[in-house]
Amino acid sequence: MSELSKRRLKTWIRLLGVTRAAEAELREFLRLQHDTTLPRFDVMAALWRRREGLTMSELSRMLLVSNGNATAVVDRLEKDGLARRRPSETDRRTVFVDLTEEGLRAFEGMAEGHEMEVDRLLSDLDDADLEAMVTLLRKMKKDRK
Amino acid sequence: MSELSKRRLKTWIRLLGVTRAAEAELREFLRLQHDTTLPRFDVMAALWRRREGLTMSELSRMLLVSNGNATAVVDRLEKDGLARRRPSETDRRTVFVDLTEEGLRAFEGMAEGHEMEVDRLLSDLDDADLEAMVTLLRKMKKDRK
DNA sequence: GTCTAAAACTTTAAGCTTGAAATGAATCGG
DNA sequence: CCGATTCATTTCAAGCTTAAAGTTTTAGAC
Repeated sequence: MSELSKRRLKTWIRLLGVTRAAEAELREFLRLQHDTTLPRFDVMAALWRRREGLTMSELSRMLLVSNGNATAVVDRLEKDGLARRRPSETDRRTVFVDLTEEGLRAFEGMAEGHEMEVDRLLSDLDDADLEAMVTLLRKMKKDRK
Repeated sequence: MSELSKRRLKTWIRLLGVTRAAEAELREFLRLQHDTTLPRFDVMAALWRRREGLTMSELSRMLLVSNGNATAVVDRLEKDGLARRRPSETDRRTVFVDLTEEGLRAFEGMAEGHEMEVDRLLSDLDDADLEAMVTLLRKMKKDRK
């Protein structure tokens, strides 16, 4: 194993640690301030961004979760009256999901606090740092398959 | 909401996306090549690094998971004969966990492949990139509480 | 010494997550 | 049209994860 490879491994472990710690803080914020969870927030954020509705497949692809997982989270949001399923008129396989009025209001009530939390978590990164970070992430993302 | 705050949010979302995608590839590697999971690998790696054994509390702190979670994963590893619990002689509350012979061999059989996978995932980052990344992560990590 | 608080774990209930299998629907080649 | 394949989704079993509550043990205050 090369020296470089070992350095990549250490960097990866550190990256994972920092993101997990940050996620834990966000999760705690959502639980204490809004009595909800990160997966629910993520789904609601996706539905908020695409107000016209998303298919289940689009949703799971956007969030990088399995299709069965998306089904489960949407089930619970629907049970709580925050999301809604609507069958497609043209393709009877597909289902559109969107937020209900209540879901929209609930998300709007959380979004600003969430952004403030993230702002706090990254508060030591200035514009130049953010640009550097994005550049590095873009390099990592490049398709390798 | 300031412009900078919005940029931090976008950067965070991207960071999360990239690490989740990388984690998914590692998970797939572990499943296909070694019929195991990321949490199990993480626990085994921690036990490998600290060969003399770890308490359950140390383990959950190292991995940033709840204590109940550590209990569950160690239960399964123990059932499979890969890890072992040993009560402390001086403090009857604490339990030491370590890898069995079989666990050591199993981990050694996976470690190189895992490092190669990570090397591949970060293959577009050279030494300078890695240093830049670590610097940024250190900034993020700084205590904010 | 005794009482109280803290610590180390485990247990529990609920929710999250995955991969695989199942269902039902659309598409495509012939 | 028909049969095979692909596609969108759900269901399922197993494992992961958390927060909270519970158990047992240790340590500290007095």
